[in-house]
Amino acid sequence: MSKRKIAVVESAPPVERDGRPPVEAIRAAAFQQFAERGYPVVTVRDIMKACGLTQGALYNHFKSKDELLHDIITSTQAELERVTQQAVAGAGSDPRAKLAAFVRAYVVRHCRLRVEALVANREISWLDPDRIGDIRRSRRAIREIVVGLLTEGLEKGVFDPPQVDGKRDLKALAMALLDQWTHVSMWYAPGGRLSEEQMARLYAEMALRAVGAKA
Amino acid sequence: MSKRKIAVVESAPPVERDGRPPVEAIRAAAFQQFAERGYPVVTVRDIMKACGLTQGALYNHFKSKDELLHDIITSTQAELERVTQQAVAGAGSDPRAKLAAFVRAYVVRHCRLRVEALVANREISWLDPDRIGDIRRSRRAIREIVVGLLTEGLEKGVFDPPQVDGKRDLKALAMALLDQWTHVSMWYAPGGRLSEEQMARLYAEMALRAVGAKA
DNA sequence: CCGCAAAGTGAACAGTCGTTCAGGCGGGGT
DNA sequence: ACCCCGCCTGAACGACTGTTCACTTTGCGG
Repeated sequence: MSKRKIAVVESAPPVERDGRPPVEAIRAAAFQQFAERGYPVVTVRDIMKACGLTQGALYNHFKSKDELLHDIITSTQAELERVTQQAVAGAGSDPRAKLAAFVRAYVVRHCRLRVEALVANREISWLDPDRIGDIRRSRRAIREIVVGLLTEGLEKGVFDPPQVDGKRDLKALAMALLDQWTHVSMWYAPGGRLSEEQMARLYAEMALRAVGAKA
Repeated sequence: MSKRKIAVVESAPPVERDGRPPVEAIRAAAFQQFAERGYPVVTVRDIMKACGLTQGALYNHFKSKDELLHDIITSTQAELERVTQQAVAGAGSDPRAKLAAFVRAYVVRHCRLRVEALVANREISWLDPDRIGDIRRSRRAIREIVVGLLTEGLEKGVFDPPQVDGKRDLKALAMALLDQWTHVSMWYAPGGRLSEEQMARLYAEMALRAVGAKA
């Protein structure tokens, strides 16, 4: 207790950082770093330095770097699944309205939470295999929503999806559309020519045209 | 020279491996490894072991791991640029035919050369900044082809692209379409329900619908 | 048959990585 | 007043990285 005078706040308060608990600060820093530079090249030291801590402190909150990634991806993915389900559920019974609502929710979210979307979509492969399962399941579930909407619209006669050689492949169609909606997070920049809502409407319009929605 | 008797063909012939020069073998192995596991986690030792050599031998053919990546990406990207330009040039003067030809060439290539496309699209960011320039330029050039086709079709009155709030954003439209066409390489599997040519036609049809091509 | 250049080997180098751990710190309960 | 416990520090560990290098092996032209 000799040199206590120097730098009163030398070491940080244990409960909060930047006004929030350290776990949240770590999560936020990790999101940013992973999105900017990619999981394998971001070191534990980088993440912790970005929130004013040192390497070792990570392991008071997460078992490993791998668990940290899994944690932030699953939470993002789970909420995406929830948001899209909710959008569809609240859009009435017309498949056209339901598809449009889905696209809007999906695209707005991928514009607004670019960082989170980017990490969730790009960094899965670094997780060790047993942890990938539930994320893949959630992705499949979201894709099944789209396939379901296409099927329903086709049966009700309000969609006329493209055919190749007389056959329709709604799964391929859904994959193509989802690729489009997902990767908006790779290049959309707020403050550009289109706002989030305008992007969402553009993509919804493209989707309705692609599936041959009748006026 | 005491134990020469063991393993006559211990070390391989210097000029060829698998019937082709070692540089090509290294390129092929690197493509495969980078596509499967990603540049930063693939070690030089991994690549060389995959073509039956040891670490040090890489540096007889490439200055660094970074140069190897740059080499295989630029060659892929340059040929993609060439192929798409050629497809458009050989499709007459109707913007609809030109767009369809572009999509077919682009999608077929991304189905057939999935490994190459995957590496070229996903691993750029690991290159050091001065090497990224020309690849970005090539991507921009390809995007400009699409924007050019959309503009031409709009002026000639054969396209009716979606509007948001009375404005059209052809660049965003082109980005959205390119995202769709590019990422087919992430999930297409040969032997599935659709062949490469069928995929190409499906995507071309979707694109024509999305841009509002008139019959 | 020799020698030479091209090509491959594998040990070695200097860093860096994720993770562990002994110790320091401060605030809350008794 | 005390001690405890959650949080943090920073040195240390062993494994692994890209790259270098002295040395060997190879096939070919003379």
